[in-house]
Amino acid sequence: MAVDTASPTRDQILDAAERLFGRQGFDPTTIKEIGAEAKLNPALLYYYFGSKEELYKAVLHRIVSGMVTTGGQVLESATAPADAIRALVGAQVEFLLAQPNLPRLMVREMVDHDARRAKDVILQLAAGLFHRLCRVIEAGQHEGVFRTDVEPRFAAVSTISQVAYFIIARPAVGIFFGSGTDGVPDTVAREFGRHAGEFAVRALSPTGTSA
Amino acid sequence: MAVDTASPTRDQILDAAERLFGRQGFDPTTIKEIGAEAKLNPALLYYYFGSKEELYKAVLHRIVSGMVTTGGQVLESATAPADAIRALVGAQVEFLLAQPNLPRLMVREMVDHDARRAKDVILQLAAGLFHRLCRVIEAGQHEGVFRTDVEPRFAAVSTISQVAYFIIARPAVGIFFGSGTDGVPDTVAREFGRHAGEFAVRALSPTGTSA
DNA sequence: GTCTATAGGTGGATAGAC
DNA sequence: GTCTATCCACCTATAGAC
Repeated sequence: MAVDTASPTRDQILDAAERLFGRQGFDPTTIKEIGAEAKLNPALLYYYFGSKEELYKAVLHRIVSGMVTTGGQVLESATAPADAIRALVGAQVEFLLAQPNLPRLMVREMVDHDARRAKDVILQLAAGLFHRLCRVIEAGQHEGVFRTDVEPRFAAVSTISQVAYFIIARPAVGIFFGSGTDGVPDTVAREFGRHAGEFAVRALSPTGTSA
Repeated sequence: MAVDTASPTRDQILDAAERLFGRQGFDPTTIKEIGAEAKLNPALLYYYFGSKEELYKAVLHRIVSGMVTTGGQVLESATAPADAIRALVGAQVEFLLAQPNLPRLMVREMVDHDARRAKDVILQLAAGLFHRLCRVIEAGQHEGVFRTDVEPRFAAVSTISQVAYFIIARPAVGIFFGSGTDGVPDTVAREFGRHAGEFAVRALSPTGTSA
């Protein structure tokens, strides 16, 4: 009923759907709208994806996979634990700025726990990014460069939370920084990314040590 | 067209709507559903609120006001800046655990920037909580108990982000902590709250000083 | 593979009796 | 203030021609 093989038309639909789902969410986005955005006949959607729901899942899957693999690579390529943390947080900013739809899609998926459409996507994130970061923090603790009285998993959440929240709460942050409801410019987001990396590293560094 | 005066019936509708909007979001929640949840005739909703949209705004307004005033009180009652931060983060956890609908409602409001229904609610949050916390951090910097090479507004976001994200991303965090998609138990959330307060204070403390 | 036409269902909102 | 009945718009999905 649905067509899995790659095709230009299929990608066109996927791209249009990602934009609209990202901007508006699942319900307010209509099949007709997606067709118009993709400059294709709306009925094609059913030929390729079977249903609106399946299309949505396909969008989520494509976008989250990218984030998890990118994050993993960044963490593994750094040498010192502190550098790995700085690099991950920096990459987080770049990735979320480049993919403005991802945070909205992900957050909706987490928040709407009743109407959750893709549990495995959340699983991927949890298993992929959190666990990898956690291992980096534990490594730092064993090497003696991070303090040992911090729960590594808690520290991992604290680390990731900063940029994630900054992007999610962009309208509130924008007002707070005097840029209006549209959020701060990208340069400020990048600056915040550098701050967030340092913030986490300092919180993890043993008292009496500079990072 | 809409009735502003308080009445038991009005509150019944508001309570039912808060539960359903919080759980499911705006679109998936139907007027008939709210009527059933409130054990009232769905048409009454129009008598009291005029439209589904107005009802939603009333729900948002009621719930956010509580958070901002509570947070403000906590910040002002503490003496030392470090204690104020710990207290605020602790209060954040308690408030969000007690009001499980609030984070979902707030986050949706921030994320759906097209269909945003209550800009003033976001403004309240930004002006009310962020600014107050920011002033506390600046005070600590002037007193010499916090390092001065940190942008106070960035630090404020980093501080608030931890618990906020922990609660928002509860399903992912739950899997990460081995509790399943339903999220971690409240005791773990409180533990995280204590961690988050310390994490922020440590990141802000000058190198070579214990918190 | 693509398009037209339309079925089938549901949701927000109102009119008007009580 | 509360309830019944109903209208109208719109959306997903399918059947079937090309």
